[in-house]
Amino acid sequence: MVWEVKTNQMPNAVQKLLFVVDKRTSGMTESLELLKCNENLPSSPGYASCDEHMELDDLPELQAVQTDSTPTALFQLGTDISHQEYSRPSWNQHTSNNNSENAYSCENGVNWLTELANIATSPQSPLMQCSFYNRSSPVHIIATSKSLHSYARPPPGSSKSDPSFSKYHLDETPVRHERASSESESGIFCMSSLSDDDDLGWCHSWPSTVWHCFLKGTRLCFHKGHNKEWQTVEHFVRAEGCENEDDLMGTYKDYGSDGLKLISHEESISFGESVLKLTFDPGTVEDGLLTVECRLDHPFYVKNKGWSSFYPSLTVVQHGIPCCEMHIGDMCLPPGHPDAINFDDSGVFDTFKSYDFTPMDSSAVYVLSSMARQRRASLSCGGSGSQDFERSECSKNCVADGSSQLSSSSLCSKAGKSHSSGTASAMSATSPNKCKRPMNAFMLFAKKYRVEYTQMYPGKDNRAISVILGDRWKKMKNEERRMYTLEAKALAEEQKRLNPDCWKRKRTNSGSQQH
DNA sequence: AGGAATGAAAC
DNA sequence: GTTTCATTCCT
Repeated sequence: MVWEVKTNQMPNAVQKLLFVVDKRTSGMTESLELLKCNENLPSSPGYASCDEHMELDDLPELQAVQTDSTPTALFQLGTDISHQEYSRPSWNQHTSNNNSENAYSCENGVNWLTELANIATSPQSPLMQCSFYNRSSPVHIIATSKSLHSYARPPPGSSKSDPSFSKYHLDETPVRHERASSESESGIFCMSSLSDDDDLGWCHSWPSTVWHCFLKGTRLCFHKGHNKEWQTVEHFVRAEGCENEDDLMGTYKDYGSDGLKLISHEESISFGESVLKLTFDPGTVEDGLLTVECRLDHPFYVKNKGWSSFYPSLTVVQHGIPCCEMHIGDMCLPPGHPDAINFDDSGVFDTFKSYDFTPMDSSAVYVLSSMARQRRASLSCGGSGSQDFERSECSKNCVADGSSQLSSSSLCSKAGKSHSSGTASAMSATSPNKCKRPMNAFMLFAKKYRVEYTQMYPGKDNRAISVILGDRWKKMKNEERRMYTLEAKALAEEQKRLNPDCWKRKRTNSGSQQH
């Protein structure tokens, strides 16, 4: 079955969800289910032409929270499980047309921020309304600053604030929107684990920044937090009249109690877009395997790692979630899971300094985060707040498994190294966060496959591997290169935005150079 | 620290 | 047109 999701804001945007149920007749009720989530949205990797719109979206467009009595994102499910969004929230029309006008009509930034904070922290705020898998448990972010991808740095001043969400019922219409962007309705869909007791399945949140929730029956989750805006999440998909909800839920019913173990992944082209096809093992024989298609940048919450994705840089650029790299064997956890605790996030948020967002650049998230940060700071006298954020041992949590992956750990060690020996750098002393050039497409490719090629050609010198990688790169089709090109482009744009001087060449202190 | 690849941006 | 530097890791 195919779920086709259209949004009125973007008539051209079609999100297709394909459920393929492959009931094998091998005696056991083994089933392979494919939840296919494609978003042909301008903001998705397959669409690179929305830059100008995204720039417009740089600025938050928060508005007073309105309790809309009409379902905002309501999907009707027919027998073919095809549904279409038909109601268009007024706030959306508003913001999509007006862009930054409203948000910044207030000359007084402080008032605006105050208002923003009030809105976001109000009882009506979506931030306060999500029903967590385990409401008594805070949402945990495990990754430390060291475990994060170099480009996967959270915004400044975030904190793992954990709003206590109240129960969210499907039958209610509490969906509310603080902000909307016409271009950024890039919901993230993925499989969910469902609990009989909750209307929501999994629900994770990046501190005050991003959450995604899965709704019972639909397994649709929406998560928002577009890279440029750091906005909050406010788009829920509701399923109504889903007659076979029980059927849909059947195989997923028990998923999530212990998490889903990633056992395989592959990339493929679907709907003209690169997608990831992931297979998970829920650990219960009866349930068989769960296969999911998702975007390359889809974040998962992984045991001992926190947010992870196969393309951390893409994830942070697209969705604002700093991630570790995801690997085979990773266990995706539901929130509140016992294994999703006991992490040390100290240092994580310090890295946010590298994002020199101003309050006006950011969203309510920023305000909330700042408030939480201040709160934290006042509580924990702790010591010098200005510790080297690139220091501290890397990957305490992130590289627990022996899968030897590069980016996170090596990046961290490298960062630490470069810091210690950073006197050569012109910016080391004064600007603590030495920015690095973003990787180009080939570099991204090489990084991803170097290990694989090294294993494939044991004994080969790393330089020889580079030659092979270069050779392979040249033989690749444009289509194959595309995802790397897009990612590189996104990284470059983000880097330029955050640190325009990043490409500045160092002055060669030997000789008087340059001619 | 050098080197091996490619590519982007600064010179 | 040339140089630098992104990544990685062995020498």
